[in-house]
Amino acid sequence: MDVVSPELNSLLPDEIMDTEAVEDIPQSQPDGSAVQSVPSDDAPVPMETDTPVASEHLSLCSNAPSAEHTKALATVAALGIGSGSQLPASISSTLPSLLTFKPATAASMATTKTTDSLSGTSFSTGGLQRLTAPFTISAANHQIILNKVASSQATEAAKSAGISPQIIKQEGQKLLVTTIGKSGQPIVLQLPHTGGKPGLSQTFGENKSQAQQYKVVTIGGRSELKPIVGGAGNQLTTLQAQQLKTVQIATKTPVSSAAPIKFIITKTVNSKGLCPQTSVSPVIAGRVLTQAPSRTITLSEPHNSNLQSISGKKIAISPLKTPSKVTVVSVASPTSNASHKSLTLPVSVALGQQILTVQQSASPVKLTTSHPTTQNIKPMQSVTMGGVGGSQFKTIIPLASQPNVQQIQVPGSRFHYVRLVTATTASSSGHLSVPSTSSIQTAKPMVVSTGAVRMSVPIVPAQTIKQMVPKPLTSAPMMTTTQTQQRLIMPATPLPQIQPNFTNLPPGTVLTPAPGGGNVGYAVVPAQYVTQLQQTPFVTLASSSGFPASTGIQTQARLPINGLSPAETTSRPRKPCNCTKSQCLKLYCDCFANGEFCNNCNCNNCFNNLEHETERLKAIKTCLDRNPEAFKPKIGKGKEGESDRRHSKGCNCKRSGCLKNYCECYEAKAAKIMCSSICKCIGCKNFEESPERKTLMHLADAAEVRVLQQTAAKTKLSSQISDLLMRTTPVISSGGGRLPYTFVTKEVLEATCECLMEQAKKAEQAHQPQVEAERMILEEFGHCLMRIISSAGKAKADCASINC
DNA sequence: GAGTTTGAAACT
DNA sequence: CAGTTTCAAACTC
Repeated sequence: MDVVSPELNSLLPDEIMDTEAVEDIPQSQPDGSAVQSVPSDDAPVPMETDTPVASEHLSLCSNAPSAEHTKALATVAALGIGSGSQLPASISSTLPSLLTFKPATAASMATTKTTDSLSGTSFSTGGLQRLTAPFTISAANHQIILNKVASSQATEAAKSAGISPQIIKQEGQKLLVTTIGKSGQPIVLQLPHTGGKPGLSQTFGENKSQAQQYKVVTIGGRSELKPIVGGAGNQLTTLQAQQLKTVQIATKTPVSSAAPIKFIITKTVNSKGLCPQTSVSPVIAGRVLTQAPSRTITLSEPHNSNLQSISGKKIAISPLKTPSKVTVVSVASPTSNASHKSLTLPVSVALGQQILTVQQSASPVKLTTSHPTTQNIKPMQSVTMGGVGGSQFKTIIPLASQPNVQQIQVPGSRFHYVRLVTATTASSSGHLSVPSTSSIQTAKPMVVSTGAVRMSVPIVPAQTIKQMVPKPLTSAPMMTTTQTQQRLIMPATPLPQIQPNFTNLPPGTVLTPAPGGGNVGYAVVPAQYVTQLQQTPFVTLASSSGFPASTGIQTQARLPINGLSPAETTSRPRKPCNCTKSQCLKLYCDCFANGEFCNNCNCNNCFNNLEHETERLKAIKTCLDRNPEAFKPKIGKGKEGESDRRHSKGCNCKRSGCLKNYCECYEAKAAKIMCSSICKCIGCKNFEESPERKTLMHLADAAEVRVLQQTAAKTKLSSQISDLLMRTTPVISSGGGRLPYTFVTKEVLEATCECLMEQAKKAEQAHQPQVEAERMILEEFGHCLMRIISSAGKAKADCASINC
């Protein structure tokens, strides 16, 4: 994985080509539906031709993950989708931080139009205009080169929409699209416009004058995908949730320096290539669509007049074992806004079957989403949003077989944001060619964020998730298009009861009518919960009676997904809580603190569920009132010269020496970061030069090494045993004779031991020295072996003669 | 598994 | 903001 410095990026043309990431990617197979297990040339698998096992080795060889396969796999994971010849338009999106729920977002739900050419892509920009931006897809190198948006067309489209045209600045956005996967699976990146006409929507957002710069990280396609959506041949693919992993690193969190400075030797760890002076992070955003080779990629690039400026920044990518090469290019932005000093840089990188999303996030980044209803666009998207400060390991959960959920990832947030999208009912291409004007009217956006708000923009498919259908509000929270029948969970108008919480809405993110919500019309639902709803067929959503299934929902929420559900397992195997007195509505409860419903927990009198959404909301509000940062990640980036990660508040340990899990800094979930100057701990030993810490780390490393070695040994042993069995069994069954070692039966062993013991006795009786005794025993052992081998050979010969 | 220790969260 | 209490996780036996 390479990191391209901002300096280099500044030299790159607008059409950035990432050749490195794709140089070793084979051409896509025409039939991408099947798993292309291409044996790697550089990794030949030895074949044993003398045994029938050979064929099996062949099979194994064919199944061995090649680099390309791995990349494709990872790509799929990253996209949460799959593509193939019959999977024309999978969608996954990593809409990082650009996806800011600005007021403009309210009008940014775009209908994306696709064509059937590799160039001339139709843009639906922020629902305000549809731009046709020329871009080319290089099938040879698996790259998509995006040209600047045709401003004239954009203007026209905007005018036709009755909206003031907004032209994307040339320098404001740079897009790099690279496929890791096969060339036949181009990627479409959608650059949402976070800007918008101020008067068109509510003004929740800020930083309107900021420009954004988009960088797109290579995302490949994969052929090993299961179709999910049958409409118009579009098929989503299931992703192996367990293999998804998103990592956010180098998050910068404002840290108070008011605490007394402790003279703790803390070694600065800044190996992530972050430029200290760089206070503005590039934002990578994009909706990635994988499509069939011959299909046109539709780029929906929401127009953003408020693009946040992003200065060049190196993207630090976790050095995970990555079989695939991924190049991350950061683009320096000439239009960077100096005032905007935060940086969010989420990158989804495909690593084998893992998705590594590297995010650098700092300050809140507005997010605008557009909602493409293109035929070729899969309704399921994984969205990564850069945003609120704080680093957090996040996982993009593939919503297996659920095409109508878009996942949004918000850097800095530990919560999953899920957008529910309508299952495309009218999936024919003709219907999907919705004029921009129409798209603006129909695909109405939702403004869900204010300031540092991180909020998903859930669109609920009417037919699929009845429970999620919001109660109609006066200001038309429900938007129905003739094509998709989208319904918005979030009302366009603020909900007095909960709207203030949006800015720090912790737990979950999908607002859904609360069954027991009383006057609170919406419930904050953990994204994984929604995912669970989606994934559980037994949740009958066909009912049109509103929310009869509240009990059912809760039942589902109680299902043992903790560590069992693929998505859940992938994202975060959380331990069940054991709360007894807090009702799981205080931050004592890890589930609550992490914005999750209790699920399969051992808690008593739990209110952290949908049935008690009113209380839950109230508790959330209380927590936020007490501490607006309550639900934000605690691990953020330290100040310059300090460690990349540190606890936002610092610990207060007194007796543990900060070397036990009591310490939030040291605690495992805090990745064992060191204490920093803001900690108030006493007797801290959790600093770089601490011998105790080193010892612990060494022990931990040693333990890890031992585990790895044991695992490897076991694997090897198992392999050898199975190999022996494979070798032996056929021989025996064939009657051709038994290999010598097969004659070492228990009886033979006992006899051998007796012989050795006898020899030892002889030596002892003869008063031979120990050395001589050992020699005699070994000699006898050699004789025993010879006899065994001889017997085996004789038996084999006899058997062979009999067979003859 | 029960009891103890610990430190964050909550409370005053 | 500081001191105290509550709480649940971490830890020990």
